Amino acid sequence: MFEGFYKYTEQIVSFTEKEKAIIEGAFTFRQVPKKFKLTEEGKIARELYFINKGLVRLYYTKDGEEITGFIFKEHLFASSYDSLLRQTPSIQTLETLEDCELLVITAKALEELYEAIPKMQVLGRKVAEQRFINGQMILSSFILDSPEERYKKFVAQHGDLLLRVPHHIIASYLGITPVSMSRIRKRMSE
Amino acid sequence: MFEGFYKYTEQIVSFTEKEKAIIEGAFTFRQVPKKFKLTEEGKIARELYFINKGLVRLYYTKDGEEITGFIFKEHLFASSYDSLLRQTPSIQTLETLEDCELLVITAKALEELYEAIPKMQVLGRKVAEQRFINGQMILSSFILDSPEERYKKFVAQHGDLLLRVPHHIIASYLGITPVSMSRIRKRMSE
DNA sequence: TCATTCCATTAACAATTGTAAAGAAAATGC
DNA sequence: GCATTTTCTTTACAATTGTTAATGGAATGA
Repeated sequence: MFEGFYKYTEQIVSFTEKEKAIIEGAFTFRQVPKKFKLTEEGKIARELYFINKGLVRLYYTKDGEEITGFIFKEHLFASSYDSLLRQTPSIQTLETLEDCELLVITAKALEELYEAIPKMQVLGRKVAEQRFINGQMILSSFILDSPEERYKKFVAQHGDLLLRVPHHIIASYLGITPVSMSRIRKRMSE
Repeated sequence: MFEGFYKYTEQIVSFTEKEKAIIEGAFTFRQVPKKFKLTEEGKIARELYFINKGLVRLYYTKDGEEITGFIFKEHLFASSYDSLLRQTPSIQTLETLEDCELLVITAKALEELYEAIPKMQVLGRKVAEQRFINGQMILSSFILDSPEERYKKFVAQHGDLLLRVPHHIIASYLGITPVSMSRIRKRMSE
């Protein structure tokens, strides 16, 4: 249950058996079906999710359209992060793309974990930094790359998601319409 | 010299006179002319800058073109943040847009300040959060808004910069060409 | 197993932005 | 004060993407 979690955190900090016991007590295991909203727009995010299995996406809505901001794979922490940080209503929705197996912790329990285990501060900071860096990479790609270049990079880094995620969701994540993405794919296969 | 700094930090934490003395000893005051590169692409960012006066921009280069990622005004902390966090070579350049008056602290001195004054952890975390949130706002605008909408929002939030920053730099920050921005400005004034 | 829904591609036309160049005004530097 | 450089707008044409609709195949659910 915590194998994936420790495989990930071991790269950052090592926990003793005692610390692991405390950590495991702070999380709950949850199986969630696809298309389930973990955090809704307009509501405050109160939980953080470690993905053992499945996919989760973060999206915005505008004029009735859903526009994907991020897709979280296994072994990532998923959340509507700014809402979690500030405890303000989220402008995003966090929703499962597949049936998921998650390790869930509340914001409150996380604070208590920070108090109880100082090493958690390091892990928390690393997770936050990674989150910032992910956002910077996406933003710089929007700034620097054409839609076709964004698609190419996506394929290079997350090609497996083409098989798991509907293309219209990937298109919205790349900032283009499904029609445009289809044209790009056709151009690239010629 | 530190008035602006404390005006900003007082919203987050209050420092005692003793703490202020330590803080002031960790920073240096620097006057920097416009078009000066504070951090260069390919180099590691080793300093953080509080802007007392002036403007600083963060930009990327691609195919010989400079594309602006952020513009820092007075009373903000400027840096090539991911390079500073990870101590890896930056993919961005940090450069002054006007003659500036900066309070400068090195990454090393900042770490020491964190050790010496626990309240600095809170400030540091808040600054990091604000940085993440800024990035999210820009990214979500790229995702959700057309170039015209981005221009409108920019004017609403930073209209003063239209007088201080060359329009071609603002255009690149908004992800469009100067010609397109000129067309948008014309359309909006009709 | 079949009806319904969802997904992906394609076509036609519209809209917006990019590119290149020109010209005028403002800013800069000697 | 003047020459040079930079900035900004405009124009003409090109390119890419958006929009709408249609079609066929895959997935889903009863």
